[in-house]
Amino acid sequence: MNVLDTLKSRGFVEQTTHEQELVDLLSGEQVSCYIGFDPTASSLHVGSLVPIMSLAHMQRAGHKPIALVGGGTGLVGDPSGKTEMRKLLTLEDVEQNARGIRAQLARFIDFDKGAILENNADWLTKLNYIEFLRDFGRHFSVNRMIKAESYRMRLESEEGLNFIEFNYMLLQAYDFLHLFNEYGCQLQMGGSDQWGNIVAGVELVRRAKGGSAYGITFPLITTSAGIKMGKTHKGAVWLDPDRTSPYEYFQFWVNTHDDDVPRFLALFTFLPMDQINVVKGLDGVDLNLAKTILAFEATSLAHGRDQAVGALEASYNMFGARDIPEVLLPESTIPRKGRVKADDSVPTTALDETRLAQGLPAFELFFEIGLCDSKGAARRLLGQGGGYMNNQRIESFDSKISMVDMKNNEIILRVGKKNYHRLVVAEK
RNA sequence: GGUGGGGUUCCCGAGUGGUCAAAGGGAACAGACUGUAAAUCUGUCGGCAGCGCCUUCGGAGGUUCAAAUCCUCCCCCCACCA
Repeated sequence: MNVLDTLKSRGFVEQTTHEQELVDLLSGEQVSCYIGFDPTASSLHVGSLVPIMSLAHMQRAGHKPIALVGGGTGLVGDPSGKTEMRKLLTLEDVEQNARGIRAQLARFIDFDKGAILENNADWLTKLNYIEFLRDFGRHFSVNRMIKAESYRMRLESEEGLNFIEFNYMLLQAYDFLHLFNEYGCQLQMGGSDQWGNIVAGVELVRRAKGGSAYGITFPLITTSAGIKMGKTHKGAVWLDPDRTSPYEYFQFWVNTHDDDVPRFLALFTFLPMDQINVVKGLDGVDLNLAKTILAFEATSLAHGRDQAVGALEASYNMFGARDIPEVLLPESTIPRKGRVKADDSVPTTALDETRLAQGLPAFELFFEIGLCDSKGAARRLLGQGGGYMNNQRIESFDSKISMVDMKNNEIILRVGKKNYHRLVVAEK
């Protein structure tokens, strides 16, 4: 099976250039392909998972993935899909962020087996303006550029578009050309908002070098609720375990909308499609089991299997354990027995025994451990009956919580139905 | 550079001297219903151990008993013109 077919069947492909040629190319020998990643943070988040997974599929199919950190383009700012200009990064930021990004990508693609990480700051910052204009500027038609969706949006917006951003397309096209020259890279992939930029690169390679180059875009992954995927009330869901713990990461996936489960299994796990298709017929509690597998697989990929098992068992501990039938997505290595483990991967705070002995008003405690944003918010929450201790509703906002409430050396606090926090006594 | 229009609480967006912590919508959170789902209904949604106080309406000053609202200067954005 051709990788393109694999990607298509899993829902990765929105659009391609030169489809038939591309199929032929990918069916033949090893192809280098690249995707750009924004170094706007030291961690990637689940929003980048589609590109990451597609690179992983490429490598599994024997091709050569190149992850391009946009250190140079990050200095400029991509207007695509944004309604306002983004803040510019410094070179130091970018370099630091690139290190974090590489470490995360390494869980999905193998840099020891041919995958490559590049930073376009290495060549873009060396460009000479006049030479660049003369050699490459002439290949770009402004008439065409302003018709690109990505620019048109901004041209029509209140904010407008400034020249630095207008140049973005040329720089990204130049990246493609550079990678074509360096590695014979013939394929760029990216989000659908990158279509214009990708096509520009494809055309530049063709015009400047007479080479054959191709592009694939991914659909924008939204949840069935219609919002961009990967956001929670706490903000982005990060791949960095220090920002989003494996437990929280696991929980994020467990909370997938019903209608998204098969689609997300296809995109975010490597489980075979024939097994995933079975999930389409499930609903209710059975579907929740599939969500558990989705969460387990996704967490395994991002954080390793041990972490995934820990998150799974901690979740069982909080929400109740269930056995998962062997026939459901049999390829998954999820433990099928619903074991429970009192695991510290649930967010935990250690408090001094003396303080706990005196007893702390519930609303202060909820604020202190971060379950609420302010004491006022905690009062409101508790007043509305949204706070629980050891699974019992806390009736009054200033109920004292103290050592007496310890069960098995811990107190479990909860906000709403699923936001747990564990309290233990600090070790001396 | 000129002229005009703007910058409001997470976002959009009302508000042109007191009744404004600021309409409305969205997002978000909680409750009920559930399957750790969705939809729906209800409540909450600046900070404070709350019927009071404090901090918010681009920034700094000023007028006034009283300013998001008026005046001055500054910063930023947009449109048209050059």
